[in-house]
Order: sequence, then structure tokens, then C-alpha cells
Amino acid sequence: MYLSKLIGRTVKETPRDAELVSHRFLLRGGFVRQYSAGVYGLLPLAQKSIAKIEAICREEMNRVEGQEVKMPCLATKELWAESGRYSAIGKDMFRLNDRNDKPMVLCMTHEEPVVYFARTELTSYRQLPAMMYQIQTKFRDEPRPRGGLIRLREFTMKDAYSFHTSEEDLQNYYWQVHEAYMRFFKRTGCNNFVSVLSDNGMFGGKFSHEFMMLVPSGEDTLITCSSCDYKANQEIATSPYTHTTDAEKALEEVHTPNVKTIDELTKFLGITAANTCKAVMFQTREQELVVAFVRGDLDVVEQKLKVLLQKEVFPAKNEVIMAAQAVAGSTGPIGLDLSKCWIVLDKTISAGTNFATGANKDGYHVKNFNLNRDLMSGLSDWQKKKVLNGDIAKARAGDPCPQCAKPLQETRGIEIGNIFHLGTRYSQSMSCTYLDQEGNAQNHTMGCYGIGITRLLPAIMEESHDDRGPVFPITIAPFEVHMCVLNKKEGDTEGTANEIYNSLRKNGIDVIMDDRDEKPGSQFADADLMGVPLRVIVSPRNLKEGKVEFKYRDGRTQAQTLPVNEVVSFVTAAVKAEYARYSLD
RNA sequence: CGGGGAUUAGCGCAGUUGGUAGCGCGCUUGUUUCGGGAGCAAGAGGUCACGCGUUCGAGUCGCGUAUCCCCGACCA
Repeated sequence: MYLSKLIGRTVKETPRDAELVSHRFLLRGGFVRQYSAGVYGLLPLAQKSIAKIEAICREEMNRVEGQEVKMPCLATKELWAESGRYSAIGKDMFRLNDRNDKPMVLCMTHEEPVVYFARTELTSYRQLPAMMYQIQTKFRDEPRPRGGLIRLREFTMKDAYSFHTSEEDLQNYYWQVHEAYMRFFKRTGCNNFVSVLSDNGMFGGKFSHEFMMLVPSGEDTLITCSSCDYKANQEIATSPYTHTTDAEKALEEVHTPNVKTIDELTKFLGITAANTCKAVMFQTREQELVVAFVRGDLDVVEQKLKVLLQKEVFPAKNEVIMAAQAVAGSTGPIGLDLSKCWIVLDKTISAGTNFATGANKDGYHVKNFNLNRDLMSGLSDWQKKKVLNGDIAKARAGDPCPQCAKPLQETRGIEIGNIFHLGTRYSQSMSCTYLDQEGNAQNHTMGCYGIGITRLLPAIMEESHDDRGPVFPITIAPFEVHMCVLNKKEGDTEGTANEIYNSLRKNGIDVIMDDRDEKPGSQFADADLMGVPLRVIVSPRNLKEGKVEFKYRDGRTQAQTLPVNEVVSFVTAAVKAEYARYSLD
């Protein structure tokens, strides 16, 4: 490819709206252009790079017996209503009507379409296990797209779905895919990534893992242990915490004028936040109040709350708070109207004693609240059903590890892939069955596996760049070799460069040659922005000695000069060696 | 959905008390340069986001709308 013909120009100035390095370099290097919020077009550089990512992905999916399919992005309301998700998913799904006013959706993932396939194609135990995957556009009307290609409303995802006759078979296969993912990420040049336990969302099965690229700019917070192998997304990370238990003291109401926050309460009473029981108020879509109680020094993880309740929750509106007899600023577990609200108690509250908490009376708090004595014992059966116990607290750096009790750590990460145990969640709701050996209809046990293809490019740029531009692994670089031709009109520089270029291409090397009559500085700057790992510089200066220059984009060695007649074989071998660095076979 | 910011040439920006729009980069042509984003000369390029108002006159003032970005909320 001649650089003069490449579509997509580089720009010197940093685009105003780009904050992340990957976003800046994608725009400056002419990889992508924005169309609207969360909607980007890929120019040739990005398209080539992503095509290479997809090819590696196919190899790894095929290796675990996946079969590539393509399902439609456009689906009817009916299909999505079958699983219950048409109504369960809110505004994140793009919805539209066809010409006859029939409601349709743009798929944000493809469980429903794949079950549609499976219902007619996978009807016998003899066909199982089976896995279908596709590399397809997904549409999600994200509340806030951001970070260039990191969080998009339209993006490419590799999604895979496996079908099994048993839980054991699924779990066995789940770990095969886990291994395939590790291979895929290593082959695409990801360095610093881990798989962590993650939340299954409201509709998942029993467990799931997220693959996380560990970079400071990541959107997710991970809780890890440096002493053992515990790693989890903060959404589900847990800790036994440290707590003390005193003998129960008498419940006591205290007049606390103008005390609204935990901070004010601890100062007023001269106690620590860990001795308080904090109320955090949410509400459901049905306008029921959800009061979550957690130890005062901890925070509530909304995701955990949702899973426990099996309902979506939102910040509570005032009317809803008042209706349940809760008093903002003095909310406590005692005296709430359980016909209008849920109480969710974190395990730190049931484990501890003598908490200070709100009295549900303006200007009053209570001291020495003890859960069983002061709340549970006075409840009738129906009221007890509105009180849930569980783990809703946020684990933080420094809290003890749930496995080894050593202090936990926090890191940031970008989610680049996930694998989910789905079980029969979709096969049941959508009546998807096969006949087993005895001729009985059984629901398929399913797993699903995603990789954010479009996101992987910026994720790799986040961890692999310098201040001049990205440093791509050859396996996903838009080209393998970048030739700079300096002062091409001097002597036979241009002719020699063309000979090298043609010979490299004959050897199957994907090379881009800067054939423009640009100053050396411009050529180098543009080459740096394109991030191609190997570089050949042809110039009259070295040609006088019969040499050309070779260097690595990552600067791992000093630039070296090579005799002209050896360049082609040298570079060809270097390309091969470069691929070998990422090969696992 | 809350809070903040922005919108003027392809990109980055300036534009004073209201007087009919400019700079840098990029682009075109010529010329001299040539190892880390060159110099000179000559060009092309604008519905100042949109709408309504105030005014003799609006990029500038007022009201409204749209779009984009950031923080938070949210993120099958």
C-alpha cells in the first residue's frame, strides 16, 4: 500500500473531545471518525486491524468446535417477549416500528435469536454439545457513550452460545472457552489482563467471568488479592470485613437535632462510622421503596441489591420515601411500613451489635440497635418476607480477602470479554428442547461468551503506546512493515525503495510505503501514529553506503543499518520472528 | 436522569462597547529545502449549530431547541 493513497489523514492537533490516549491516537492517526455520540466509522487502518483481530478470534472459536453463523440484528418484539426481556430491558435497547407499525428491536445481544436457531436445529442429544458464534454488530442505547471506541452504541462483538445436555458438560466446556479466551488475548498482544469473577446481571445463570485489561483508564474497579488468586469485579467482590461484637445494650432513643448524615451522627454521639447502621434508599419501577442498610463506614453496591431483589432499582423519589414512613436523614429499620417497602440488610448489620441508626422520627436516632431483638422478633410472617438479608456492601482496598484474609487491593480495568453460565434460563423461557436418550424433552443447558471486538483495539492501545502514538503487536497492526522513503528524488532513492517494497510484497509482507515527498520529520511522526511494529527507512544518506535502516517501533533495539541486498530477507525473517512472539503453538 | 462545559473554514482556535469574520494547521499551485511535524509566494475554502425575538444593524444581546464532550447516575 502506498501511503499517498491511504484514506484517513493524520492530524497534529489533539482533537478537542478526546480524553483517553486511545481515543486521541485513533483520531490523530486517521483510524476512525465519529458520526454521532457512540457511533464511529472505521477508516482503513482500523478496519484492517479489526479484521486481523476477527481472524484470530475465528481461529480460537473454531478450535473449541465453534461454528460460525450470522444472526439478524433486527428482531421482532415477539421473539424478545418470549424470554421476557422485551419488557425487562429498559431504554438500553433500540426499539423501532416497521411500516405496518409492528414493534421491532435492534439486538443488543443474541440469546433470543440463537435459541430460535437451536429450537429447530438442535433437537437431539446426539447433536450436543454444540456451539454457535458470530461476529456481529450490536446496538445498545448506552446512557453515556464514552472514550472513543471504548463504549459505543453500535459496535462489533463476537458472541458465542453453547448448548449442552448437562450442567457438568457445560462447566467443562465453559473452562475450554476460558482457555480459548486466554489464548485469543495473548495472541492479539494483550499483556496485562486477568479473568475475574463477575456479576451475572439480572438474567444470567450461576456464575460468570469477565476478562479485564488492567489499565488505569479502565471503567471498572476490580478487587484483587496479592496473596491468593482472589479476583473479582467490585460489583460482586465481597469481604468478611473486620468487626467487633459487644454484648447487647438497651435500645435508647436520642434527640439529634440537625443530624442527617453518618458523619454528623458519629460526631454527635462520639462513635465511629462502623458503629452505625446507614440507610440508603432506592425504589423499584413499581414505586416500592427499597431501604438498604449497611454498616455506616461501607457503601451499598447497587448491582448486588438488584440481584438480591431480582428487580431493577433507582434512586428513591421523595413521595416514595414518605409513603413508607421513612424519614430522610433519620431513616432506620424500626418503624418502616413494610407494606410499602423492602428492607435489605447487609450481612454486616446482622453480624454486628449495638448500632446507632435513624429512628424514623425527624430529629431522632436510636442507639444500640440489634437486629433480631429490635426488628425481626416483632415482625409477622408477611412482614418478614419483605426483609432480605445478604451481601450488598462494597469491598474496598484494605478490607480482608474472603479467601485468605490478607488485605485486598483495587485496580482499574477495561472489560474486553466475558463468559457466562446461562443454564436453562433461555431454553426454559423460550421452550427450547431436545430429546434425550429416553425420548424425553429436555431444556438445553447453555453458556454464552462475548468478546468486544471493536473495544479490543483501543484497549490494546491504552496499554501499548508511547507519547507519539500506539505501538501495535504485529498480530493486530494495520501493516507489518512501514517504509519511510526520505528525499526520494535524490539519486535513485525512489527506485531502490520501490524494489525493496515490491520484493517484500512478493514475500507476502503487508507493507505500507510512505511514497509522499514529505520531510523526514513528518514521515516519522505519521509512522509513529500508525504504530506499525517494524520500520524500514530508505534514504540517500545511507544509500551512499549501500545501506538502509531498520528499527522497531517499540525501540527495543537501536536502529541498525543493513546492506541493501540483505534487507528483504532480513525484514522477512524479522516479520516471521515477530509473529512467533505471539504464537502459542 | 442530575451537574458542568462547548458549538465560528476539513481540524485546533480568536473575534473588544452590537457595525457585515480572522489566525494556525491541513488542502491546491509554484519555488527553495530535506534524518523528528521546513521557508517564501500565490490560491481555494464560511447558512458563525438551528429557530424566534430586540435593533437601522446580531458571531456578539434575550428566549427556546438541537448536537457534542466531561463528572455522576446507569451500563444485558
